[in-house]
Amino acid sequence: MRYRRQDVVERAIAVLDERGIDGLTMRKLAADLGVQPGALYHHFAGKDALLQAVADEILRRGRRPAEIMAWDAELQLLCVGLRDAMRRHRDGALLIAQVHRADAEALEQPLRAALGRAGAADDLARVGARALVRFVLAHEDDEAVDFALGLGLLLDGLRQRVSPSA
Amino acid sequence: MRYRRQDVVERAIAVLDERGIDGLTMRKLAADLGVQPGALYHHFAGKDALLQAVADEILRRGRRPAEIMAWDAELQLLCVGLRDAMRRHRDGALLIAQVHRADAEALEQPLRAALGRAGAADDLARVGARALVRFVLAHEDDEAVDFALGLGLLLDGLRQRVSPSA
DNA sequence: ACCTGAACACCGTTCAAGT
DNA sequence: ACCTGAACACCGTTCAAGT
Repeated sequence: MRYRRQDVVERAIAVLDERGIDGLTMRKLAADLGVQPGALYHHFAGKDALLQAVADEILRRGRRPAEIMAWDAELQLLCVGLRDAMRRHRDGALLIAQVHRADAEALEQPLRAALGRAGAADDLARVGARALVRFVLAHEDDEAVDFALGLGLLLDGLRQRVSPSA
Repeated sequence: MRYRRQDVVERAIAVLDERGIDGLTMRKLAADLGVQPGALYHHFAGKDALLQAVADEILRRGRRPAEIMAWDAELQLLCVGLRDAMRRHRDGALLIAQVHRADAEALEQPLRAALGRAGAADDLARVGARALVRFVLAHEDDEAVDFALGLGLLLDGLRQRVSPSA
């Protein structure tokens, strides 16, 4: 049988949901596809590249259209959207965090842009975006109310520095 | 030759610093000690228990005596102390974060206690302590100035909620 | 009590050879 | 182009047997 790259990614997500990130091995995925382990290396350079593609697909599915709103509401919505995308899959945050270590830019860019539009200095926008993304990654398993409270701490800090005269 | 538990832990830290967390395997550690891999299981139930002991030792070495100071300065000092303890070893934050997932209480307790003494409600103390610890774990590799700025965001948020009339 | 020797059940990755 | 078959170089863990 023949498999396209996208088929492999989708099967990998299914395996992830069934077995968790430790159970998502090249060999298990190959067996799941009815193929030899070595065959996967025709579609992906290695396991890292496969996980990157899986993370991209999970995030792509969670993406929402941009809306016009206040910058702090926009940041909150981006964070909640990221959280929701991760929580749709077993060990989602573990996977995204792993991939995020290799490519932080993709996740942080929209938040940094929003902070920039709000008038934050470059340093603040960069550090703030990073702190928000890592907060979301680190608090996947928290209760929604705790997540909102913790996120509020960061957003309050940002509000104080972006518009001190509020 | 005979090894005490503590000898194994210290050798493990040396291996960690040399090879990083992926290079700290039971087999490499055993070879480093001049012993068969199976021998390690007389000292530790498994790799998790070994890593737990390594993390405990790293944190123990970084512990400082308590001082009497303002609650926000105390939080900052605890966070910087944790950061410094981690940064003394290769992949320190990765190791501590891994162990922290199994036992969050040990790391968060001192921060939660400080927030409690400052008058924070239980929920705020719990969520605040957790956010601070995870911030430190997630920002090990950041520049000191970025770390301070990001930490300041959280501390500002906490100040606003702990003593709103400041 | 502590360690050896040897095995068991896994990994990711490579690559000649087939189709 | 895509996959098989088979190997290579690793893992963590277990356990009878030795001392």
